[in-house]
Amino acid sequence: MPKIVDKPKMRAQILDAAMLCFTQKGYHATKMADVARQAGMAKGTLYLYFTGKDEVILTLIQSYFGQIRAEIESLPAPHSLEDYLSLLRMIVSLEKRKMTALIFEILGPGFTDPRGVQIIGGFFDWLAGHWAQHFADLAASGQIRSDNDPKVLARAVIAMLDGLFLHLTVFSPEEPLAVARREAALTLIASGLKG
Amino acid sequence: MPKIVDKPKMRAQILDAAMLCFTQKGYHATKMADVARQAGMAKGTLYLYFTGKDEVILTLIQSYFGQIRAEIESLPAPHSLEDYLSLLRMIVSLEKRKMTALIFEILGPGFTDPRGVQIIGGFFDWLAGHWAQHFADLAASGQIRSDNDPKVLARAVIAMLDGLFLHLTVFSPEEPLAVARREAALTLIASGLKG
DNA sequence: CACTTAAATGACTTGCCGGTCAGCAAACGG
DNA sequence: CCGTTTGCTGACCGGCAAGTCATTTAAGTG
Repeated sequence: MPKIVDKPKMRAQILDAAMLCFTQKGYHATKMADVARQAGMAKGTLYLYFTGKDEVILTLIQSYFGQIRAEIESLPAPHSLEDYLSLLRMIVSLEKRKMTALIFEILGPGFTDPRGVQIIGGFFDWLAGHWAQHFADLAASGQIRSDNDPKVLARAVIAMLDGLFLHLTVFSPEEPLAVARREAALTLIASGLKG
Repeated sequence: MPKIVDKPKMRAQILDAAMLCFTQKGYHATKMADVARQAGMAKGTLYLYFTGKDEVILTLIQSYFGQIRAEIESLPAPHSLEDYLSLLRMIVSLEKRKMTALIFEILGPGFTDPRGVQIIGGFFDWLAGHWAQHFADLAASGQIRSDNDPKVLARAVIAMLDGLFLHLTVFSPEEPLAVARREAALTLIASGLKG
């Protein structure tokens, strides 16, 4: 009888458009009209698939962190410090910078919805536990220091990596300089882990 | 003849009120009416001392970073790695957390005025140069590794410290846990610097 | 092809907030 | 105590953007 559309596909299309807009201009600066134009539809249509701007961004970060988590989970556990470092290098791939700025906007006080912080905080909690396991294993085989609680150590490394992300993103240095800074930070972390 | 007021004092009063509001609720979420109420005056009065909300926040971060810079500049140059570490510990005093969240809002894409990023970026540039000098001296006396460009090393340490700030601020753990994480990060940095 | 009904549209409504300004208050001098 | 000048006030304005909904479009069906 009537017209029928693929709802999940429409949602995905809208999410893609929103991701593009948000990473380019930020969450607050992006208007729903921008997202609509980018997705090739009218503003009202967005509200047939999402209850509002909130749901769009929350869905986006949920799926983004879900993906990262799945990626990291699928990697084999590192058997040496070198293994772990190359894993880190992969994670700090410079490609992800765009999303990073958006995440800082969401973590900032301007984004009042606590669900955003919860999603991101939950990811970091999980990652800390995941890496703590790695650190415990590496410490047991004498590859890294064992004078620290692995969970606290993991948290420290995560926080430091995040700072690296932030600075690479916000002060966006040219490629060679960015690589040099990233390598310096990773070297520092590696030596730090060895103890 | 006419009424005369102490303009600098009024500006300071407004800045104090604004700082309180911004650090509590963030820049975007703070209305000029909030600042006025906090400062105990009418909204219109604010515009007799500042051209707008922009000037208020820019003045605030300028003076904030100016203060930090003066503080750091006044400290004696560290003569050992331990000296440097206690200096770091002082800087990462947990008191400063409130302002940190605000800074991330300003660095995020939601705050479009480039002057904010410029002020903060300028501060980090200066700090990198300042610490690079320290690192060069410590490397010369064999206290830390000398296989890295001191400036790049300084940048890495700054970025990592910033990440530490971010995580301590946003995910605000309880005091003892926060201290443990801070100490773990500093230990990591110390070992990393030794090489 | 006509008819039904889901889907799409975009002008409109609504609320918000930065910024303004006409009127009022207060301080000082003569 | 009045006149003058500066300072203060808060109701109002204008623009902006999220979200709505009456109307239009178009896909599927007999």
